[in-house]
Amino acid sequence: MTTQEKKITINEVAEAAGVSVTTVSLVLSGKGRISPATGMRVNEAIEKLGFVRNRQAVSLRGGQSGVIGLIVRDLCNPFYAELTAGLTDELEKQGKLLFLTQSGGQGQHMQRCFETLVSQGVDGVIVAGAAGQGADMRTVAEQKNLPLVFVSRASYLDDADIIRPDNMQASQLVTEHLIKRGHQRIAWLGGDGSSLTRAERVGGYCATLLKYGLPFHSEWIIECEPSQKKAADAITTLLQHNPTITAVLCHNSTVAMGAWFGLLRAGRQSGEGSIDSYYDQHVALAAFAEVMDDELDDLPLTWVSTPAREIGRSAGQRILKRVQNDNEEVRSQIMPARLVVRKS
Amino acid sequence: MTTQEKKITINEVAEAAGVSVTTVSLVLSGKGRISPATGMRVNEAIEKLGFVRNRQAVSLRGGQSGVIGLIVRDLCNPFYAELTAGLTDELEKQGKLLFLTQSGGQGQHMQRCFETLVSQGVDGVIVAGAAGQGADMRTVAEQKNLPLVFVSRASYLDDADIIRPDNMQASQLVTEHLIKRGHQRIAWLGGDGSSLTRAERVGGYCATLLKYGLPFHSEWIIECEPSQKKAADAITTLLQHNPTITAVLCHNSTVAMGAWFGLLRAGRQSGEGSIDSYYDQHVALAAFAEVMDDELDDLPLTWVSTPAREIGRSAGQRILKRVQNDNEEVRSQIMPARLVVRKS
DNA sequence: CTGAAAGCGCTAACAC
DNA sequence: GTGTTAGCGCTTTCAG
Repeated sequence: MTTQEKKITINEVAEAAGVSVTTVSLVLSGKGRISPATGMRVNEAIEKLGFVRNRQAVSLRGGQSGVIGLIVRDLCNPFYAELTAGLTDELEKQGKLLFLTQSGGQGQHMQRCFETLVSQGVDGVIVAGAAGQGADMRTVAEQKNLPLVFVSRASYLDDADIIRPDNMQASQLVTEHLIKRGHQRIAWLGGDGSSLTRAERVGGYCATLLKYGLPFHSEWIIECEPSQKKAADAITTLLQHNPTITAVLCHNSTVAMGAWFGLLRAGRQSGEGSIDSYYDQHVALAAFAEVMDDELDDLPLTWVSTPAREIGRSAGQRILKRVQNDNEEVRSQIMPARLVVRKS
Repeated sequence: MTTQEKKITINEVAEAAGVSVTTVSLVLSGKGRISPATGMRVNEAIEKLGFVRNRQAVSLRGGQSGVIGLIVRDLCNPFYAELTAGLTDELEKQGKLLFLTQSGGQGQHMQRCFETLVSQGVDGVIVAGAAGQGADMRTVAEQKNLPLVFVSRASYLDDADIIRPDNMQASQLVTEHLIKRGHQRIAWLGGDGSSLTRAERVGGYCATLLKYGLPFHSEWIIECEPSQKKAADAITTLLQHNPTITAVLCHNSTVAMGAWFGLLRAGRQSGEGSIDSYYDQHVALAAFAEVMDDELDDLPLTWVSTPAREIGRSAGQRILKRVQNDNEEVRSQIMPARLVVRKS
């Protein structure tokens, strides 16, 4: 039942400090040359009254709103969650704020999200996971002179400002790692055939095999749903039909774990003495992970992680730069992956 | 190089439609009684000019901003990610928008986040994962008459508007399930001793054991870091020392998976014929999961899931209700968990 | 049913 | 250095 406090504006501050609103405004934005004494008085008044500057008024007057809009496909996907976290971090560090909207799996709400963001007066918009459907948004953004940055998991729109992971490089990195460990017959497990990310990764895998003059069979590239059971079954079948394979590259962490189960099971059934030795002697695993995945640390495998957080941060820096001066040149930024070598 | 389009306001719309700004405003908010003909004309003009209403101006004039602020502990935690997703969904459904801020693991930035949100003119604030440190925020919110809702994973502040999962009920649910399946000697694995969530869950577990007159030993309650390896080792040790245990309750999914590995290993080493039969005959697993976790579907265990998404949705509904009329009574809302019984 | 006009809180010319 | 003042885009009495 506190008495409903009167809203404090720069007017009250000005009065309390015995100056004009201009002076207060100047102090707030640190612009005009204000005498130290006055600045002090104003700041005291601000402090005492608990004044907080109304950003909406600032923004309405013509200034920037200090807000960036994000349209993200699905927050529950760890990749996007990490991305968003990185982005908020970066923005908050710069004193900006983030509007969060979800476009939904198929991007159904994208247009609506975009309009809402625009009507809220955001300084710029970041679209994560657009799958190349940002055409109309881009025309609107252009005519409103609103910075627009895309984040993608594979390469789509090449004429837009876009940040994405280097799937090829990631794949080359991990494939080369296996090769250097002595593996010559390497298979691929997991992912959906229609996935662009997978296409790029498989591309990197093929390229690396060829580069080293190693055999490459299309039957060694297996699609698999992200279920451990399915993956375990798939690797079992694969190895039965192709016993010469010595290493398997897994498209994601779930498949990797499933594959490991499959190997365990096979090892046991084939009557080996020790699970670990079976693994070491027979089939090596490697994997892709969308984020730094602690789960994988427990598995005997090497993996590459997509730098989701860095991508988010990078997107934040990019959009802020675009907001400040539009004469940016760089259009496509590719973020490299990191190799996490198996703990010994 | 499109010509920099002039910004369109209700003024241009009014002119284009041959009416006054008042009329346009009325049409926009659907308030005053506008003749269908005029309404039509205005809407056409809006459409043609691509007008989007400036929410900042609306808000500045005294209306609501249509924005809710969220202060979340850590987005990368699946629980909070799911919560946030549910919240955005709900808010977007109501035409509202969400400001996202992260307070950091220890809630270091909480106060700063809160101030930023306030200065942006949010209609209300939701704090997720505050661990009972929202004292000063609450006084500020109260004197500004700003709705404030807390979301927590365990019970903290009881005199505030708070939504949280029913950890006790969840634990009772899953414990009872095991008991009804015939288990009498049930152990607990995982979690950190200082976790309040864990405390509540362990409480529910104890209560249920006692209720059924079953034995309860503190040595059967094991702390364990969320690492599969650690969990596997822990369950192995536990069962070696206490061979009569027939079921283990795992505090989270990582521990559950680790425990399963441990059982597999034990089964193999003890020379059982089949992994699955070993599991069935000897030790049953059950687990808690923070979200609907697909990973767990592949494991032979029953689990309860914290309704993170529903909590998010609920928080959204609650804050909107509070924004509309402050005379809400309900202060504490507890969300029940769901039991996901092992697939047969 | 529709219009004219007064601000919401703040900034930026322009004066002093 | 500091004060006056005119709006930013919108809603909302109060008159027609």
